[in-house]
Amino acid sequence: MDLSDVRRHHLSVVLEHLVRSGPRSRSAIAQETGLTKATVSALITDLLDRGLVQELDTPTAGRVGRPATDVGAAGHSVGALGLEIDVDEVAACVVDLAGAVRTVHRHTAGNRDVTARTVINRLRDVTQRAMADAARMGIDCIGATLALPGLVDPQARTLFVAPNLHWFDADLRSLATQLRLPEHFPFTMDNEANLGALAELRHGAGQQFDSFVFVSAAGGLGAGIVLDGRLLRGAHGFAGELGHVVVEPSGKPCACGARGCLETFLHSDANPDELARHLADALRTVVHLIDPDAVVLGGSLAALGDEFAHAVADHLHADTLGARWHPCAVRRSTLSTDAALVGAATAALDRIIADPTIVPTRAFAH
Amino acid sequence: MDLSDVRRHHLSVVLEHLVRSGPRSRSAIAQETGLTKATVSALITDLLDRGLVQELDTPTAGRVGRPATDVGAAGHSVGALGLEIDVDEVAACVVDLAGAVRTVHRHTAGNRDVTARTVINRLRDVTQRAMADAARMGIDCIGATLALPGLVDPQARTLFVAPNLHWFDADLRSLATQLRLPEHFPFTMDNEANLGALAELRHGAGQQFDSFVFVSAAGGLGAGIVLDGRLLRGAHGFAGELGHVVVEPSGKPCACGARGCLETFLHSDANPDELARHLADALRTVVHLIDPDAVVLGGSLAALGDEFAHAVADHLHADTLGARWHPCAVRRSTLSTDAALVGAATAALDRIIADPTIVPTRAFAH
DNA sequence: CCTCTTTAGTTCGGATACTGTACTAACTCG
DNA sequence: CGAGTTAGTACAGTATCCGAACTAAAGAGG
Repeated sequence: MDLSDVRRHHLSVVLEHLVRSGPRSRSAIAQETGLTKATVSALITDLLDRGLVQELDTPTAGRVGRPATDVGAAGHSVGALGLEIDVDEVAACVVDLAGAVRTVHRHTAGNRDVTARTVINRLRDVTQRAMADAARMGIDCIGATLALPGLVDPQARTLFVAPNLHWFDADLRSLATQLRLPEHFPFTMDNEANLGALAELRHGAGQQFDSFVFVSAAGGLGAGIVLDGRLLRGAHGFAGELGHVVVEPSGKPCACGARGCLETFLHSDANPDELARHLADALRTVVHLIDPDAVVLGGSLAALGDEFAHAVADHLHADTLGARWHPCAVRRSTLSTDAALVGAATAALDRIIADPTIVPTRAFAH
Repeated sequence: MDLSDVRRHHLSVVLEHLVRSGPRSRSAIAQETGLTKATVSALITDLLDRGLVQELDTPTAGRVGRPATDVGAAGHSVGALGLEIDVDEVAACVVDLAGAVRTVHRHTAGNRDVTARTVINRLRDVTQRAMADAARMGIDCIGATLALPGLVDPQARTLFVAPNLHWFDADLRSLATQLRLPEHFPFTMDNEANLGALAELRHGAGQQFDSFVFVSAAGGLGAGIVLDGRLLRGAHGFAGELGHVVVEPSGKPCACGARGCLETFLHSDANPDELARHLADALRTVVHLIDPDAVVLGGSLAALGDEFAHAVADHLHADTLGARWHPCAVRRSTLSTDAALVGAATAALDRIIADPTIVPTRAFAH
């Protein structure tokens, strides 16, 4: 750490503040971040040079004193690609820095019984279309993230297993090229539930809860765990496999080898009441181990309605040790089924927010 | 964050490096931390002024060049108190900054069927004796942490429930006074399993694993979860309640209200083979949710021998999803049963390492 | 319409902490 | 005893932050 790291950190703090809390004046930023007005001015000048923030027409509110000029994250000019491969569709979207989803392209078709090459070609097509849209709208895309329904190693770019996709030990290092992304384009991948949780953190329950578990039922059953505003990925990125928590040791055998995994109770003709009970059993374990503020039900579980959520909450609170003092809230996700897709783009955007200096300055002598 | 925070951070980095990696020369520190020699010299001078490090007699190794003067953490002069209340004993210890346990005092007696006041008086006595020892040895104690067998809120200084101690909703805000600790003495408290995990992180498995789950069987059954070298406490400090993971839904009722909790299978006449199977069932869930590198068996589970650990590992790996790529290691703790006690002192010491500037400078004009 | 007050934002001097280079210190080797 | 090597210090240069003083732009009030 040296002086430039301090600068980097402060740029990140200011940009994050603008992205999360919306446009405001330099003066307000100074107050809210604890930095001085002078420093904030310098930081904003820097961010303006990088095209990450912009001055806005601020309505003169008729208040005493010199009117402020609000600055806001440059939503219109910077964005990221979110990609997704799911059991029955592939999709690509562009989300801008202000958090708006600017374009979505999908190709709905079963991906289970075709070759990986076919699926990748489908993904390439929607990706190309999304990038063309971005170019047309003047959005500078600074990275892409791919959501996958399985165990992923983001570092090695390997998909270990995606049971519902029938993919095993897939080496995805050449994927960026196959998708025809630009050379050296920042490209990462992650588990679909993790990215769904990230979307929830930025655009949903995250506004209310600091620590929560996002349960994603799309094909399989996964969970993304957010603790203190940070995603818990585990030592190897395998965390959150809620579907394979055993709730009935004498139950039906699961594809994973064990018996009575929660996932074996999740099928189209499942009795909601019974599912609520089994889900609550699995969540009770999660609460005992992780102690989150809330559980957010996503995917097809959100569609089961508030009644289902209440049933889960009741079962959950009944026998949970800490429920008397801090009962864990159970909510339905307010995001659409695109949570993972949007979360993927969000993950890519987070890289800029964490370090705005990766975007080059376009200052020129005057 | 400003310039002085940079300084604080670097002081912390250097001190932590010395504590964890042992004494070494300024030059070596510079290389290993990436700081320049000049900066390290300045930082060491500062730490010397605070009495946190000391220059050592370095054996001239007969190597070419000017011989180095090693500096090391001032183990002999700075330390912290670790306190513990358990079902059948209270204890106090002093651990110095170098990690050595300098004194331990215990009072073994059942704490379950006596008043809280009696227990606190017992703890006060061992605390006073430990502090007297510290004074005699010239150790400046900079704080204390208390390990408790139950759900603790460290901020509010409340013990919500300690089932095995029969304590409920105990307000411990006046405890520092009752123990006759000095006025404004930094005093915190935490769950016994969490602190055991901290001890394991600093003095045991932590050297080998970045993320692990420490299973503590002492009275009840708890777990301390370490992820990326940091303790996972949960949103309310309730994380790690491994004892109340349900492994047999139709099993015996547990004090917590549920049936077939892991803890109900842990009694003196338990069949080790059966216990291994149930423990592995619970740990499989932990691995699926948290994805640690290893599980460390502590307390009475460590005493069951390597055979038991192997049995747990075999059961665990059988049906765990990610085991094929990253099997979770199962180890016995190498620490004594004092893990939580030592961990408590370690937690207090960590405060200095995190911010060495809390110790005043004793520089004087010359 | 002019002055006072209020709030926004900039400029500038002072303090601080880091870096890199040049230096001094202390030892071994031949 | 000098050349070579490594440890540690001194010092100038640079970047950043802060605080105070300043300029800018509006409303309030006579």
